[in-house]
Amino acid sequence: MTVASTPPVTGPPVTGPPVSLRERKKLATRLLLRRAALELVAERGLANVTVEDIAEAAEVSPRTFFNYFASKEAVLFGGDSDRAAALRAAIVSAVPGQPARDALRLVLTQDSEAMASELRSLGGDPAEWVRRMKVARTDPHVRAAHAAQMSMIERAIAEGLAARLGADQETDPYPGILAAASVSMVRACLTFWAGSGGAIPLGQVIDQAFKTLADGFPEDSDLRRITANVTTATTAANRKDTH
Amino acid sequence: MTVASTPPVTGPPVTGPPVSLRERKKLATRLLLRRAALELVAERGLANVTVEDIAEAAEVSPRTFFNYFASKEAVLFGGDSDRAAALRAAIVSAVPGQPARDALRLVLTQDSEAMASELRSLGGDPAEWVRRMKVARTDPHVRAAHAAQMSMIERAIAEGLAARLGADQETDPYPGILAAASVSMVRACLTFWAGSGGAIPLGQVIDQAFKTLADGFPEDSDLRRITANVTTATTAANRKDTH
DNA sequence: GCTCTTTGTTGCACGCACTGCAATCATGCC
DNA sequence: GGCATGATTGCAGTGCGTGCAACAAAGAGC
Repeated sequence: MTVASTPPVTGPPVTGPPVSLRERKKLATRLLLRRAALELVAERGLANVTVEDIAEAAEVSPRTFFNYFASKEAVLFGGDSDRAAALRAAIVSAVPGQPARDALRLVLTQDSEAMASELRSLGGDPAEWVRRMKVARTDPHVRAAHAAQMSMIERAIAEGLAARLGADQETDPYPGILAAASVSMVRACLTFWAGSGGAIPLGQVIDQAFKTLADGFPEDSDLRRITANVTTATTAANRKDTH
Repeated sequence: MTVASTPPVTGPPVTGPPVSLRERKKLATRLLLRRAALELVAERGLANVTVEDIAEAAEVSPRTFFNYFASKEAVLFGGDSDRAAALRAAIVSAVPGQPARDALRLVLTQDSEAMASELRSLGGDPAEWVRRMKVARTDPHVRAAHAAQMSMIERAIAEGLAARLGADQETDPYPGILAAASVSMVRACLTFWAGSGGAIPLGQVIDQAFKTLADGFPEDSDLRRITANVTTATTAANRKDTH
């Protein structure tokens, strides 16, 4: 018998799209719900979109919506339940020996790329999606929901930092404060990135933001020229491609 | 006739507590609702407290609750509707000539003291309130609600920073990112402060946090020894009794 | 092809948050 | 006391979110 013919004993292969019809259908409806939600919220604002609207647009029952997302807001953001735990672990073990602040920079920059590619996986015109993101970001309701969502991530990151530093969060405010500042910065970068129409790669914005953080937020930070640099230096950046 | 006998034409005097019975009653129920809410949430967690519970504890109808607070969460935090606008204005005009980052430090440190004294105005044993705050902060639901609340403040601060710097938020991410990091730090400081039992003055924690920010978050920041400094210096602080 | 099990979908009923409206009640002013 | 103002309340209604049980579709075994 060939190796290829032996079926895996531990379920479907770890990589690649799920082959089962069941799984594919689930992914499809998940995607449909997301697209419908972003579309509608960009049109009317979160307050004027009901779960029933979203479900109807995706051609499922309202009850099914809640089988996929825990809340009306959750459909707008990456609802990965274990992303927090993954980030926590990554922070503990990333680039040992380096300062926690720099490890955080690396981990969050990489994570942001995963986020962006996940957004791309929604399919359709990327520019169109960024436009919708931009509209959605101006909605205060959406902003608040996003901040609330990120507070979960923040907690996990604070734990990761404390573990890495061997610190006790009860007596050492450093992990909690650094986590709060960092996560919030990432959120602000997302907003800016969406507002810029996705012109600058998200990872680049976040990396620059962390550099500015490490420099103590000087007013003449390179971060402030990031738009100008991109518009004038896009081709140059493509040529040298520092990473 | 004396000057004192002439009634003001523009309503009650700007300073001092409202004298009208109506106003006093309103303030009283507002306080009652707050106390009841904090008490109950500290006991059972936000998810296990209904608006009806809070209203009943404060001896008003549930409907009246919403005449005072816009949401179940709003009762837990300082619901100042115009605090955002005040902060925005303060940031624009504070310590002209200084870097925006330092102006922010000053404004937010001062604002935190106002917050703390407002908390003190709830009456009763301060230590008891801090204990309740601490319990409340461990509730993820409460944390999320607070983050959402702060996102409004964040927006106002970003606007203030942009105005001060003459920057355009569409092309310059600096104001938005600095605002996000700063507001989130303040939130984390509040959490830490509550968790510490109010041992360290809130303003001091926030000021140290901003110093750490300006230094680029070094791992050997003084911020990390803030608890040790206080525990050894508590008696000294009590002796001089700065207030 | 056919059952049988597993898993996803849906409808139903319920609790709770929140809002607009109109009636009622207390306060302030004369 | 009598009137104007404004706060309190009940009521009806919308929408979010959840547990439960019936139903339908997919996979496994034959």
